[in-house]
Amino acid sequence: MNIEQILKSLPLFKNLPDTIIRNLADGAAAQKYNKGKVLFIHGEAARSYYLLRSGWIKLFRETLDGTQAVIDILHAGSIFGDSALFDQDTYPYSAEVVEAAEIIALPLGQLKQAIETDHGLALAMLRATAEKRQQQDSEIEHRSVQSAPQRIGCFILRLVHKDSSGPVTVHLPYDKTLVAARLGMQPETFSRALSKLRHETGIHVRGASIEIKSIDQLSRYSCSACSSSFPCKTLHAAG
Amino acid sequence: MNIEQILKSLPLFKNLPDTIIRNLADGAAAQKYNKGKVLFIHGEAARSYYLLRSGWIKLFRETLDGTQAVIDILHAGSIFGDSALFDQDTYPYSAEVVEAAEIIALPLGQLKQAIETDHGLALAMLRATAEKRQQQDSEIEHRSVQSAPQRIGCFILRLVHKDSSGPVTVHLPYDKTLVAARLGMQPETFSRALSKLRHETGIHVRGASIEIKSIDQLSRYSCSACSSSFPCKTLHAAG
DNA sequence: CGAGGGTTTGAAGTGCATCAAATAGTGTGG
DNA sequence: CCACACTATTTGATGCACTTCAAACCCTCG
Repeated sequence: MNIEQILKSLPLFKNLPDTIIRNLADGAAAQKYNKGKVLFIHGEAARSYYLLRSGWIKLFRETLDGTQAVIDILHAGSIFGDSALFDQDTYPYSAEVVEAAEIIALPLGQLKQAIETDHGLALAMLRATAEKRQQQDSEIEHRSVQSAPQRIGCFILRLVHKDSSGPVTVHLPYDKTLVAARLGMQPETFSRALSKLRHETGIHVRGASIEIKSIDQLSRYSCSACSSSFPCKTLHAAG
Repeated sequence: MNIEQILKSLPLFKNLPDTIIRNLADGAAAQKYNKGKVLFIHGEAARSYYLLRSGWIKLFRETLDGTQAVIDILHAGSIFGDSALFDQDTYPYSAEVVEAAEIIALPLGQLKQAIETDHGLALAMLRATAEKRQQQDSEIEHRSVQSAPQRIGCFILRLVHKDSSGPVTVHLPYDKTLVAARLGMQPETFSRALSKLRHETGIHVRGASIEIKSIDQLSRYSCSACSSSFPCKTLHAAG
């Protein structure tokens, strides 16, 4: 699949005229990176935005003393770095590969131009941005009102497909340490909180795989401290 | 000043053709509300968005057990409730008047239509939304890495005009209890944290007015746990 | 098998929340 | 102008959740 086709398959770029797609793809470069690769850092001048084809990317900010605040962990299909368009062309966060990844780098300039040219694209971007804003509202709420075990339960629930109801098994998408960071807690806290969650909700944990006997029980425990009830929309995506 | 003129004076609606402004203003209603008035609640079907002319509005979410998570406190010039456009036409948070306010209610339908019609407006909305997203990123970071005294210091710094450097006096814009909620802490914690901040940074507090002897000292203390240094962009605005 | 990272467990500390109560401030009617 | 009522703010005492530091365990992979 060539880059134009890939772009066309994205919800954001769906229905765009071919001429614009072609222009967006001009100068694009696909590349593979190993774990640990830092794609860009917070504050750096931005020339590209990125499309993640496979692997996992961590978006984060770092304070002077080295403490990281993880903003999001992205999976295949995510676009990131495009926020730089609205921040004086500097990246508002850093991005690091946490699981070997295939990434397509695209020139920001063309995207900017395309948004200014194509009304449909501007609307699609607006919709996508607004959606992420609301996910962030939820994120802020989660972090301020949920306990560590509840946050983990909420995270697990979001790994379950919407419509399932009986017993399900899900797999943590990446390291527990990373999940912990994603949820804003220490690995030790994660470990202890997960075992508390186990006792409270009867889930069964074996390594990265988690068996949920009763989704209802899990969501009753996890979502009681949240304004939105179970099919919670906060997902994993950023840009 | 009539409503069309007011709309035109907003950055968001600046440069819009008169016909669209006229249409946006059609059906608008200005009204005054006292403290405690709830304008809408989270999940409610949305018909209007709002423009705050004076007073203060609290945006928040509430869990089943009544715990509130304050998302933002808005001041004159803020637009809110427009997020409903992208959330199946329901409000993603509740809004309550916390300081007697003059508010203009505008029909959401016309806004939606105007965004779909006018490319410039779509771009302006996109820009505004993206900006708020980044403020939220900062907000998430603040909440996860700053201590209570630091968060207060950061809040105070954002009340100072950018260019001032010498000793300044600022005034808390609303109740300390509300500031505490805005910063995600209890009133008691706020009180103690403020007095700690006083000892650490030499600021002088008298009621709602705060005298800062050295902005440098305050920002060194407050921003050390933050990725963005002093002139921190996180402001008070939402939509 | 052994090295090294991920994960768990233990012990102790810190920060914020909670409950309770005192104090300061503000607006009211007399 | 004062006393009262009510709310905002502060202070004290205590508890809980999460962190930190340390060490053990476990799993994978060369």
